[in-house]
Amino acid sequence: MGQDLPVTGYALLGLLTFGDELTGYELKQRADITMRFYWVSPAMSQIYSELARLSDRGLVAAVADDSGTSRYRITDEGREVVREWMTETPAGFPVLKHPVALRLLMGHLTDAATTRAMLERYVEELAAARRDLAEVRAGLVGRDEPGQNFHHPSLVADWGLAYFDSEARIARRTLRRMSADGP
Amino acid sequence: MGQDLPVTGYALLGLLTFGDELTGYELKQRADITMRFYWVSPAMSQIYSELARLSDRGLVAAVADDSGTSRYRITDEGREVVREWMTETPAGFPVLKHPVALRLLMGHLTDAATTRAMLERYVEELAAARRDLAEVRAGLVGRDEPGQNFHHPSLVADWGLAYFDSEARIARRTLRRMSADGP
DNA sequence: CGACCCCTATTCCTATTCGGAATAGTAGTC
DNA sequence: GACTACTATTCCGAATAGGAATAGGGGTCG
Repeated sequence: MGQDLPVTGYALLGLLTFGDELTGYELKQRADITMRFYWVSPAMSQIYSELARLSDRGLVAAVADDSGTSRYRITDEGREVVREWMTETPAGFPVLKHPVALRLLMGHLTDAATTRAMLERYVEELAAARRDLAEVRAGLVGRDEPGQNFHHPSLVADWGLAYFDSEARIARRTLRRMSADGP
Repeated sequence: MGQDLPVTGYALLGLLTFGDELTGYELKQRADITMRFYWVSPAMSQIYSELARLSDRGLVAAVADDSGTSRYRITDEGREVVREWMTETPAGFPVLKHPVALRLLMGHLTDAATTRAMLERYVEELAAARRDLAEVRAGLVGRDEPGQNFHHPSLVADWGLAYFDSEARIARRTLRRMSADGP
């Protein structure tokens, strides 16, 4: 069994497997744009402390440019460690923190109008998130066929789009049920 | 604006608003059984440190029984703080850590059979989680009509069931797409 | 009745995560 | 040259995670 990393370490390695050499700042941006739909984007401090650990273990290599900026690339060992993690350990079940569902649970503490307003707002937020992800998905076109670099990211993006559609349907159904309930 | 609590504090208060007086251990059990489908169940240590904070702020009251065990009940102020949190602050968007999607993203690092096996396992795990939640849902029947105590929990449980169904569909679709792609 | 096992109850421990803010430098625009 | 925004990294304290450790009690079995 390879060495243990927090999952976020594997996630950052994963982002680097697409070939780019990135600064910590760019990694954070990349995570904010693409990964945040299915894995919480790590905090800035975590990115840098994780890069330090990955570098210490030889899983990434830092390359300094002329101005002293460090860019990171994954090493062959890093790639192997991710591959091993994927083949030797179970993925595990998704972990969700759903504040809308949490507040819906406690709906008995407020009037129904407050809860309906929250659901309506959530539907809007879902639409906005879906637009963002659709834009990311559109950026993959042309390199998303099987065997191409972005094939798997396109499967993940399609998953996210379908998830947003499903959530919107469920939220609207819940709104309808609440409206049928009376005031 | 009321005082600030971590969301888990509100979540624990929320569990207590259903009327029971619970020990920390029972709260953890309750969270493990009912809340874990839409909010990660807090760690044991976190339950107790959170209860201490809620107690310090007068949001819960500890009642010791004969054997020295402490049970907690929400206070009127605690109920008011939750109500205010729900009406005065936005819910926010769900936060997801989806290890299956994360590994799917990195599918280019392993053979397709590994990724398909992970998706198949996830479908099984979804079915098991759905069975668990269906059981919780069944336990609400009889007290889940509008105006009744478990109405909102039943809406949340229905949401979770629909979410699991949707995830299973998406996972199966992804499996089909991968099979159509070749070996 | 004692041994054993499991459950209940709470504290303890370390590592990770969070959420940027703070700090510093650079590039582009006006 | 001033200003703004971006890039790059470190810093900080709090929250979360994940139980394990510790201790006590109840139920079952021989």
